Amino acid sequence: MKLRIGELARRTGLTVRTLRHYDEIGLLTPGERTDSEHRLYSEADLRTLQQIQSLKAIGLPLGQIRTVLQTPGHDPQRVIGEHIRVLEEELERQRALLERLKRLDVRGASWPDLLEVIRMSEKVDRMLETARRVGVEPKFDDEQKRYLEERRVAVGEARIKEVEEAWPRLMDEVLREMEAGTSAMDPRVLELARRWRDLVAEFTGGRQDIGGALNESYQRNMPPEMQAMWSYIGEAMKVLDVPEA
Amino acid sequence: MKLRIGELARRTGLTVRTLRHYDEIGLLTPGERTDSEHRLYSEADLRTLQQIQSLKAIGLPLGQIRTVLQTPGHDPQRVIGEHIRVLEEELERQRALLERLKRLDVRGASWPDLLEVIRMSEKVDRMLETARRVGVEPKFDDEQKRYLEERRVAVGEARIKEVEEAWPRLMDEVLREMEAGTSAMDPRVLELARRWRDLVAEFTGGRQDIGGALNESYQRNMPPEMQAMWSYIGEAMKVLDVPEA
DNA sequence: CTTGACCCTCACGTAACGTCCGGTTTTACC
DNA sequence: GGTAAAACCGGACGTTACGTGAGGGTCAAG
Repeated sequence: MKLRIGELARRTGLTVRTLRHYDEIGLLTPGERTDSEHRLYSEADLRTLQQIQSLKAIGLPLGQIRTVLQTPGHDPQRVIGEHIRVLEEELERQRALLERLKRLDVRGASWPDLLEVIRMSEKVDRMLETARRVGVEPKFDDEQKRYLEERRVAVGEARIKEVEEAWPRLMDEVLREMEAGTSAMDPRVLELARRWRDLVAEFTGGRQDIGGALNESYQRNMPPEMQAMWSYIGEAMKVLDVPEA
Repeated sequence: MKLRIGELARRTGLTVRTLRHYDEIGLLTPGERTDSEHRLYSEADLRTLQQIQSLKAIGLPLGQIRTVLQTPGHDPQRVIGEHIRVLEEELERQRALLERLKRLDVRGASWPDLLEVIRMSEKVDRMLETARRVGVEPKFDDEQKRYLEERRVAVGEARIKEVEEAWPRLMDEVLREMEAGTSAMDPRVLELARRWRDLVAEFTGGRQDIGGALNESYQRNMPPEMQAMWSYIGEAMKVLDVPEA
């Protein structure tokens, strides 16, 4: 009941080249050869190969498959669990990248513009990441916390997500104007300031004390690049308060 | 203002090796060399490199970056859009794989068991995939459709997702018992049949006519492997109806 | 004139094979 | 028994984006 390589390939759906590869890397070496060096696989080899296919199907790299099949002391839970964690991390990276890509405002942009947009987007991401790492959690008192919680419920999850996604988008645009050297008094920047103000208002519910706490905590811990943006848009917002000055 | 390779590396955060690599593949070739063949990069090269970094940051492969930077006729929208689609597909594959992995009932399984579980899981996935492709959509009449829609609302999205995830899990187990040759009358299989019945009931709301239509459409179009499972669990469900026979 | 920092060109390794090549061996048919 | 097709063999390059040496020039400072 010995199988030649072509027959084994047909039975498993793999290619002959793949089987030779598995032999090369020591993953599945046929115990026997004919006098003319043709590989002869046993039924046991077939079973082993099916196990290999199973493990490959869950994305385990061949090296690890070899290890787990050849050293008996491996705990399935641990191996699978570890693998799941690896995949989850990978997935999260992919997801974040895709989200940033979708956020890009590509409509009608030329290549040079587009490249600028991408750079800004990365910068914003790095800034937000730094902010998260350093921790800019504002200190609200209990009453303020209750109030914010009520607002979350009132506004609804869907809108909250929308707002959270709108933030980096807006910051992209602000950063772009800033780096382009546009004056904070420019109508375009004023429009951005208006959107900025509205987003903040939507979060704070218009309460000045909460906005103040927010502002202060950010100012204290924020990375320098973010500070520059903060004061830039702050300039513009000041002008908003005196509409026809 | 010519930069040597090390200086350029420092300014961009890339490694010297990377820059040499970009030269090798023709992505960024310095226009000049010293008499001793040392690379000399211009300011324009620096800018190009920054563009390369931008495009690399959104995950574009180097080959494509070269193409878009060297042939002027490329529309950003199309390139980015295409890239997004590629990433989405990739993400979906990863997500599906991870979901299947998490679905596996690994608790306390030995390696041989585990490999069986994985095989069943793949089989179920293939069956469901085939079913989707062939299209097993049952033909409900308008009244039945309205009824099902009402039930969806009544039951709630969260529970619906739970049920949808529970299905393949249950099928894994059924298939395993079946392939292990367990009798359909075995208590373990009866328990599975109970769960099966309950899941169906949760979908149909207990209405016999809907269950019948469902059953019939599946029986007609289902892949043969699935038919076997269907009649296997059907056997067990018959026994459920006569509790103390 | 030497030392250290910087630069150069090979060239192998990575993951999992696909593809092509030139050369045997087996199998089927006459 | 001869021949031709089918199957098999090992070798080697290609894929992606570099990391990591090996072995050897170049250049400024001391």
